[in-house]
Amino acid sequence: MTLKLYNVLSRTKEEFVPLTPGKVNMYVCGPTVYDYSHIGHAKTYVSFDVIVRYLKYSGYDVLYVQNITDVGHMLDTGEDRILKKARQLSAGPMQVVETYMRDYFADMDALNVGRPDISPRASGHIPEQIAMIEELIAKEHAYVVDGSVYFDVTSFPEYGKLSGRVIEELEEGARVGVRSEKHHPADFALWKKADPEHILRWPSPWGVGFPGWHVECSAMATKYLGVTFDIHGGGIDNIFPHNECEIAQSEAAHDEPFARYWLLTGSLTLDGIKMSKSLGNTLTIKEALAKWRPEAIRTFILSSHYGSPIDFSDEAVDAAFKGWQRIWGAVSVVREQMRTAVAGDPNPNILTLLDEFKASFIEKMDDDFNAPAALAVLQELTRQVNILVNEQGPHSQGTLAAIDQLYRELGGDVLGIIPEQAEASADAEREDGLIRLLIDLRAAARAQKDWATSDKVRNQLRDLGVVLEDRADGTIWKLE
RNA sequence: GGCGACGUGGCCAAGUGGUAAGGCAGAGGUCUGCAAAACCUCCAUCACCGGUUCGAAUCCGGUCGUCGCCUCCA
Repeated sequence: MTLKLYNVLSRTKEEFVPLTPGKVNMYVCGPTVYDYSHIGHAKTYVSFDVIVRYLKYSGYDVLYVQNITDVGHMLDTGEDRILKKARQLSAGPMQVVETYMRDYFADMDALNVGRPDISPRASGHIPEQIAMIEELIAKEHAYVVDGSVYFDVTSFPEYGKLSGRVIEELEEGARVGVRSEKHHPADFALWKKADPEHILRWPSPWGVGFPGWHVECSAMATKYLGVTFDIHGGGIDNIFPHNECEIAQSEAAHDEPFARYWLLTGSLTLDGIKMSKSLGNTLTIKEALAKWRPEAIRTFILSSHYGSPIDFSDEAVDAAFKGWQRIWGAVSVVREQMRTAVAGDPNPNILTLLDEFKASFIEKMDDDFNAPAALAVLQELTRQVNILVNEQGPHSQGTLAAIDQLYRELGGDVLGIIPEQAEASADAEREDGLIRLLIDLRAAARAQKDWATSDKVRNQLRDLGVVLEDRADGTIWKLE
């Protein structure tokens, strides 16, 4: 039982061997906080959330760092996207950053994405970035031109090893508007001189300016995870130039390997087309959450491999939601039966069955975090559980608890799609009590074959979003 | 134009050499006051062509198609 993962750097599936046994240092490129987060972010960060969850479940001590980009990310007009937004809102740039950063975390919380251990901000690490740039200049991997500093790609022969790009070809494809102050079209900015209106600015050895986009990740990953660390993640769309530049800067500065395993997530398209502001086909996480519960969105994302591109559509998410409902329905019945089950040890045959499913689940996740295959194991488990709780039994408390525990581990801890309880609200207990009271009254009506009253209760509850299901062993309720 | 990925049943999607997981949808059945849920049964030969092999969805070559990146994007 060893973990294997697809390393984009080697383009092969490799056995995962951490630098320090039992310890995983991991960095994932975070968002630039200049607008609401969209479902593309959801895909990327839910994917890495499950990866982190599984690493922890496997016993690793994980240190998960994910940056917040709040400076230096330029539009092709040369304008900083955060300054642009600030101007639109008549707000200060750091107000913009604070607003959307909080919003990003709120969205991730809603999606049940665990927070990174460290969320370093680029603007809070200017000295580290300056120090790294000075190192690069000292080693002649970078040069200063009129207050700006550029990385010399020709000084790093391995430039392109991650993305497969070749410098010579980049030159051919170079655009007309290439900055003439660069020695080579593929050279990229480490530090940029600030124009007077550019208010995100810091003093540096080269004058007042601001860091380029790529340095922050190198500087912050190194600060918190070391010169060489285990896993670097991100979206595949940043493989070039961003990830490539990270490698070049870091390895040129330190003469040591940067990240050892590169895990990149596939892109998300919306109804077949890549989301983009210019096309106007964007869907924010908030909009999606208004339509589906978070588990549906997570299940949809996890129903294809993290490295594969996925196409977001109402039909696809609806289908994933129904699949999730099947699993959740079984969990609900198990927990319902636990309320009245008699005490007793777990049935050994059932324990054996559960162990087999668990082993199978782990085998799938060990194979490059194959969540869709693991999800299929959960579906097969659910079929068996449904047979147990619907057609056999009654089961002892111990047996039911063992089933519930397995769902909590695999569906809850690892995949994050099985809630602790049906509703986590403060009023949940009262709501449950009220509904159970109605169920009792309805049961009395049913005993009298008073179907009119019985159906009225059920129909009106349904209108309120509470679904009743009559089972041989009683009536259960669930939301939606 | 260059680089990369992909093309599996009506839809989504695992599977990377030994005769196709799972979910959704659909058909039939069981259970049920009805409904819902659940369970059972049925539903593909893997874009196309050629090659390697005892044997390929899985390897190689070609064709067609889709998508991503090359410019800001997770």
